[in-house]
Formats: sequence, C-alpha cells, structure tokens
Amino acid sequence: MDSNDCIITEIFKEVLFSEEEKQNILNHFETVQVKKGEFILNEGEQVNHQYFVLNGCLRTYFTDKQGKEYTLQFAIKDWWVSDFTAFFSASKAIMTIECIQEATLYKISKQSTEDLYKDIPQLETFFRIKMEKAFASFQKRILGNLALPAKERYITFINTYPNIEKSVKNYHIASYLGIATESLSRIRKDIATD
Amino acid sequence: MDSNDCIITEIFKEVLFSEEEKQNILNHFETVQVKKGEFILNEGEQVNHQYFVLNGCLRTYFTDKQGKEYTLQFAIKDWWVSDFTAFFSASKAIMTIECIQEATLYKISKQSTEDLYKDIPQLETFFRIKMEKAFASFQKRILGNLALPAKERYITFINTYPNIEKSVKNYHIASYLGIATESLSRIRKDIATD
DNA sequence: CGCGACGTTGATTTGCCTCAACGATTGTGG
DNA sequence: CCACAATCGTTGAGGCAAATCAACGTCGCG
Repeated sequence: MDSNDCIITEIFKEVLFSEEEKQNILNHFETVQVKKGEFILNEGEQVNHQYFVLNGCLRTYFTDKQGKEYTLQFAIKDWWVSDFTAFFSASKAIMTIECIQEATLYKISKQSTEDLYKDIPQLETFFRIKMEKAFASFQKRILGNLALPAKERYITFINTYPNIEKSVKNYHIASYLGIATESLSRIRKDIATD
Repeated sequence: MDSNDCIITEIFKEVLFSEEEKQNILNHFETVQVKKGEFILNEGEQVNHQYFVLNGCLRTYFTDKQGKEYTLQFAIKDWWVSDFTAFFSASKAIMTIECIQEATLYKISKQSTEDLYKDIPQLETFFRIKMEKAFASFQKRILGNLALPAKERYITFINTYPNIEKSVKNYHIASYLGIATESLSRIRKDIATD
C-alpha cells in the first residue's frame, strides 16, 4: 500500500483521498516504460489514453505535408501528455508523441478518466484546474508567437523551461519556436556575444 | 419563469436542471448591455468575471510595449469571454476586451462560478468540457501559426469563422493573424484574382 | 460637405528560410 | 579503446515573405 500511496501522491499531489478511493484510482492506472526513440502515439491512431510523466522526457509534434515537424509541447516530470484534442473528442491523432529521454509513465484510458470523474468529483475539479492552467499557457504561447521575434521567443523558452532545455536537441527547440535550426544557431551565437 | 428558462437554455443548452437549480443559477447571473467602442475589461484591472455573449461581438487583445495590438480572440453569440488566464488565477488582466458591435452579455463572478460548481456538479462538467474545446482550438491555432503562411492562415480564419468575418474590421483580422494590415490587403487582392 | 477612419498600393527594408558546405560531438563495432 | 560513421550544430550566400514607411483612394458620418 505504501508504493500505491506513492503513485497517488505523485499524480494528485494536492488532493486527499480515502483508502477506498485510492484503490479505485489505482485500478485504472498502468505503468509504462518507454525508451528513447520509441513512440507512444502515432498520427492516425485512435487516442484512448493520457499519460502522466514520472520521469524522462517526451515531445508531441505535428508533421505537415512537406514532412516538416512542429513541436507542440515537451513533457517532463509531473506533466500530462497526449494528443489532447483527439483524446477529448475520442478521435484519431494528428500528432505524434516521441520519447526523447527514457521515461516512466502512468497511463489511464479516457473511459477510466470519466468513470473516475463520476466516482470522485474532486478528480474532475483537479483535471479542470489542470486544463485551465494548460489553457493559460497556450494563450501565452499564442501571444508570444504573434508579438515576439524569434530571439525573444527563444529567451522566453529557456527561461520558462530551464529543465527541458537540457533534455532536448536544439532542432527540437527550433521546431517548438517555429524557426529553422540554422536560425536558432545564429540566435544562440548572437546571445553568446553580448 | 419563462424568460428565466430562456436564459438558462441559452447558456447551458445541453444541460437539464431542476427548478431549484435554475433559480440558484439565475441568482448568480447579471445581464449587461455594452455599446460599440466600450470596454468590459482594461489591462491591469482585477479580473473577477466571465461573460456569456447573447449577441453582438467583442474582441480580446493584448497590447505590446510599442502599442501594437494582437487580437487573441473574437467573441460572438454563444461564446464565453474574459481574460481567462487572469480570471482563473484571480489576478490582473494583461488583456483588453473591447465591444466592436453592440452586445448583450450575461455576467458571472469567479466566486459565483465556484459556488455553482459545488452546488451543481453538472456545471463543473459543463465548464470542463468547454475548457477542453477551447484548449483544442488554441492548440489548432498554435500549429496553424507555426506551420502556415499568412495567406493560408487568412483562408482558414474566414472558413472557420464566417460569421465573425462580417462583424469585424480588416485590421482586427490582421491583428488576429499576426500580420500587418497592408499584408492582409495584398492577400485579399491576391485571393480575389484567382 | 468635409473630416476622420479605413483600406489599398508602391518602394524599400528586414528577419528568417533555403541550400550548401563544413566542424563538432556522439555513438558504435572492430 | 580507438576509428569511423552518423548525427548534430554552425557558418556563409542568396532569396523570399512579410514588415515598414509613405502616399493616396474611398467610404461613412457628424
């Protein structure tokens, strides 16, 4: 029961549950281990799960017709990851999720998520608030993309996600910022010579 | 009671309530009438309310240091509007909300929203799902801004929001797309001569 | 009617992309 | 553990999409 408590507190740090509730929650989660270079979701697949990242790093990206990749987000410790647009509407993925640093994940299905909402209303509140924060961060990103030039977007990125910066390749960051790897290289050089 | 039913069904179309619940909900809402050119929120103000748009049109925009405006979103009939980032965290607005076409709004405070979540769990579900959809549309916008050139973004916009297009000035659309008004003008010309 | 707001057009500039080549670093098999 | 290949990052040259600056139509409204 000790290690179970551990999982629960990892995922739902702020929430308190009864023993019965804990057991109920645990029955819906499954641990997954993924290696660098593996994919937990491919474009076109049905999206039935969301994942909580215990450790490691993943990236969610979109691939356009020319094969260019655009990173929507990185996920490290304590983040949830999925193609949420598809997950919420129980439809097919338009995104790919790649493991870029060996990771341990807790996996839960959409059905389980909804069952838990019914059984434990606090969980619906928990996920609602998570959503609100994710929404806010997306809003910030949209404004940043509209209002800031590439250099400032890069600076904002490394300030906002100092932990992620260490785990990912520069070309991943470039694809997150929406610029070419060469441009990022020049920006870095430019910043270095201040 | 008839007109009250009307308000409730306007806002929460999909949800069914008891008479008691309806009365409870109504006690928390207030009708607001705003004229073109008026503001329902200014940058720096405490954000305590969100608004449901019954009719008319508003725009939420961010202003940078140089005074340039970036439209985050338009709101027409059936949309909710606020500086949600600030609303969720009960903090100060970084956005301005301007009425660009005379509008009727239903207004509710953050406190009231949370009280209603406790009294009527269906409402928390309702708002959670709203959030999920808003999150999905923001995700789409981020990817569009990263992956598409200005012309394609404009075409996507007028296809996605044909109703909004009629209500707003071209320079509002330009500020939504993140381009100069002159560029939008040239894109429109370009599209016209196909 | 005339003024101000809005939209268009032209000329020029600029930030970033693309293409190409070349260092640096990492990983792997002998 | 080294050698070599593959991957990743950097640099340079040239091009393009969109910004900026400036001027000029056009429309709606007091």
